[in-house]
Amino acid sequence: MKTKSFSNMQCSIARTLEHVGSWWSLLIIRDAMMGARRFKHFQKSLGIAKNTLTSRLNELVEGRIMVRVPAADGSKYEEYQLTERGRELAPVIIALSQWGDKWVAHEDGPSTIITDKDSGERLPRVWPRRESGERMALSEVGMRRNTKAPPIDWTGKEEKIK
Amino acid sequence: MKTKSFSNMQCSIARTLEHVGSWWSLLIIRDAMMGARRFKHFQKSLGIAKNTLTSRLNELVEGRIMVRVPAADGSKYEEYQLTERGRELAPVIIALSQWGDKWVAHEDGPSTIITDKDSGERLPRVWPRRESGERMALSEVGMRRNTKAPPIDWTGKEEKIK
DNA sequence: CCGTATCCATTCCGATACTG
DNA sequence: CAGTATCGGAATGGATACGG
Repeated sequence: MKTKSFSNMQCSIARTLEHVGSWWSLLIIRDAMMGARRFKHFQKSLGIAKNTLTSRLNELVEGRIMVRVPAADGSKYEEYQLTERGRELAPVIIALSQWGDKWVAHEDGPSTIITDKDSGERLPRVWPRRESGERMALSEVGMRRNTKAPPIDWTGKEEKIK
Repeated sequence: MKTKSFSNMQCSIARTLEHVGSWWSLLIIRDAMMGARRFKHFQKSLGIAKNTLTSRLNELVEGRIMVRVPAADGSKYEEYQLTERGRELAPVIIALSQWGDKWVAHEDGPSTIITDKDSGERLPRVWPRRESGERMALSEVGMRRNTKAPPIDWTGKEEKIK
């Protein structure tokens, strides 16, 4: 059987995963955010097989998350660069990283630290907030179907599924 | 060859993906955040094969992202509930959802809307912010290796790509 | 240096049938 | 209803060899 495609699902999460749902995709994007641009950078940094890297890069280019641009140093090869679309995945990357820092940290600490570039300080956690910037409790966050269902308590105390 | 395991990588993103990197995992968690608790809820909502669902749920329980608890209604079966560890994946879920809303929206609009439970209003985007709550530009965010490399410009030095 | 092209192993997933 | 068992197909990823 063919693996189900998420692209025709209405859910935005599924539709996003259609683009970055493969294991390597987000790690490639992370490396690109850290400044990697060349095939070799990704390959060495990630320890990924070349053909796999080729496939993932092609997918990301096709999904317009990255673009191929002429090499800045005049090399005859091209480089890979994040588009705005790709750069806006930063909240996803940061959230994944911070969750890992807290819940499944490596004994030697994290390899990558996300910072305020000016101060060099570690960023506070990416977290749901109000327009005012005030941090919310998760119990104050609701999800509802686009139809008309009432917001659902996602602290998990209730049960209200159709 | 065996697929490379991310669990011994130092990178927090890779370590997180070790837990939620499968295609279905995050969608199961999303459903749980919307209140799904029973096997059948997940199955019907996602259209996932039963054996696949069993595998994913077992993985999530093993990773302590969910727990099995006695059914609230006295059913002889158990229910699945997010742990705090699992609930704290909310920023990841929200970030994925909001990226999809903006960049790969379905023509009929999103199926799920994330709200302030009190006001019912849609939440602003999850985004890197300062301690003060002030929203940052992505160009102000840096990433550095735990060693001491200087922060890297992750807007990309060249012109912005569209 | 940047890929392609094979080939193969493993993982993931779906359909179906079956159990309690 | 909540799984388990089995099967096959598809996707992913690694190793190697090769070519521009």
